[in-house]
Amino acid sequence: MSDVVVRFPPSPTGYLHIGGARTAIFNWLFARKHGGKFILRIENTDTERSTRESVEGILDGLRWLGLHWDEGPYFQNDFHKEHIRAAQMLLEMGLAYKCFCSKEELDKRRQQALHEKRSIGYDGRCRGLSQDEVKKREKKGIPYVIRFKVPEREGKIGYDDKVLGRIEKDYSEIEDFVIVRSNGTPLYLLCNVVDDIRDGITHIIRGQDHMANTIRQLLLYEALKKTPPVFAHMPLTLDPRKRKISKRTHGEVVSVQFYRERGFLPWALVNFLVLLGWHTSDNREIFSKEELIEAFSIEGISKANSVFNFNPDDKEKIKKFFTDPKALSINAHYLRTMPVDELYEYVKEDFIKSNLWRKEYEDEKKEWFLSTIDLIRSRFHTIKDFARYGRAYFADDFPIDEKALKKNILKHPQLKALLPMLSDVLNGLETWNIELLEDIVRAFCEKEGVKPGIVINGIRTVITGQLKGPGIFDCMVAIGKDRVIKRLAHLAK
RNA sequence: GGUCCCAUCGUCUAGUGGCCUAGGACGUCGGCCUCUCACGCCGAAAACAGGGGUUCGAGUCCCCUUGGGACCGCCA
Repeated sequence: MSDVVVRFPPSPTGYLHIGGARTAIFNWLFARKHGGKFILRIENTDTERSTRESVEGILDGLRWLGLHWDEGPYFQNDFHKEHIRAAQMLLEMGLAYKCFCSKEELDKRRQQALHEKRSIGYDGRCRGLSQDEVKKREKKGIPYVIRFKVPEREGKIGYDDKVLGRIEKDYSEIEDFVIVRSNGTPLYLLCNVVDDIRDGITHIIRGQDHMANTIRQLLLYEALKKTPPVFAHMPLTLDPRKRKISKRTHGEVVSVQFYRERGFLPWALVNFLVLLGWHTSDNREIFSKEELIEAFSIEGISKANSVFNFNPDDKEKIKKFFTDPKALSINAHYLRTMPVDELYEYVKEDFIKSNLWRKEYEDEKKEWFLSTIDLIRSRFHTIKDFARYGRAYFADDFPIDEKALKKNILKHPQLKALLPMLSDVLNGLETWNIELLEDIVRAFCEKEGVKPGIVINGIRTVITGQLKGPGIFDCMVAIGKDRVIKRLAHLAK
């Protein structure tokens, strides 16, 4: 095993969303690529917003995507004492100080600064408080936070970002940030560093929205006398209006769960997501798990943010694209190319939910089931389509598409008599296979003087309810003699 | 307002000074196949944000402008 150790540290304040999943994917891939370790750590120091359900939701999402972690989940809360100790140490070493400014005061000052068009950072007024002054205020019971004392140095602090290159910032422009709340609980900036040190994290791959944190955390590493890990800041994923994607403003469309429920294959989602801001030099787009791990490299991560072109206006309207067309197309690709017996598991799961599942599909009718989903899958985009557009193959209560009815039946009134006639002809058949059916149907058309296309499309509409579908004789075989003749005979209604 | 990041077709992207007449994928449009649709195949429309440099030569390097984004919490 190499010495690569990475982590995915979600905060359990909601479901796993696309952005988080993407970060997890990149970290996971990096670990797998280098034979390293992928640690899952739940950052639940914000106890007010953290919930048990979201922890479960996140784990569930990661498992579904197939992103297996090697260690954890660890819970940040469990290391509370370590975090406190670190803060104490910084305080004792004079690298941090107590700040007695109240939240209200700070808010007011920020407002004022904004108003006066100044920088709105903390001005460091408690930094120079004398020992006596500090003691006096403590005695009075004034609450305080602990702030990190940014070194008073000339020049810049910086690091070499693996995707962005050299990043630097003037010491003078960094404000003294809070590391412990007035209620005594340490904050993310500190906890995160302490945990990363303890876990031996070697590479931190996270969103560009963390860049300001990185600068401050670098200071923390220095103060704690530890070598910082390598940083790589990934581009953000944006909504179609180019806003950062968030659970709060975008809702379920950006959750992993949403894609699961809408019939995505987990690997298709991973494959799509990894393409958002990453590429190989040969521009390949479809990867198996092994291929992706092999191909992955941080060098392929782009600097620019990318748009996840989901459909934000989809208000339950049935649209052709309920999410990014490319995501759908990748999903469709896997749907029609993956081994049928793998697909079987997904369809089964969905059919159980849709009440279409029958026990015999796993034993005596399994072969039929497999060949049927194989037959119809090439025009589907999601797992849901099997129950939606393929219902007629598995049940007798299926809807007839309005358009199909109009175009293929009503337009040709003679079908009303012809199809029941054909039904009788078919009823007399002893065998039931593609070649025979084709001969019979075509002969029937010739005899009745109708174009085969009219009859064939009529049959399709009647037996599948659909405007489109596989070759008709395949359909007839898949649906079976009994059901076909029954459906054709019933046209009278 | 301050700081930082970014900038090639509608979207994801290739491109690291000459191989660019800017390539691919998705989507769109047209065609082939055909009983329909899909698949597959063929084809079309579609981009280097603008301006200055540097250079024999710039999508590629530098500067400015513009545009977009992120961050500026006792959230993570």
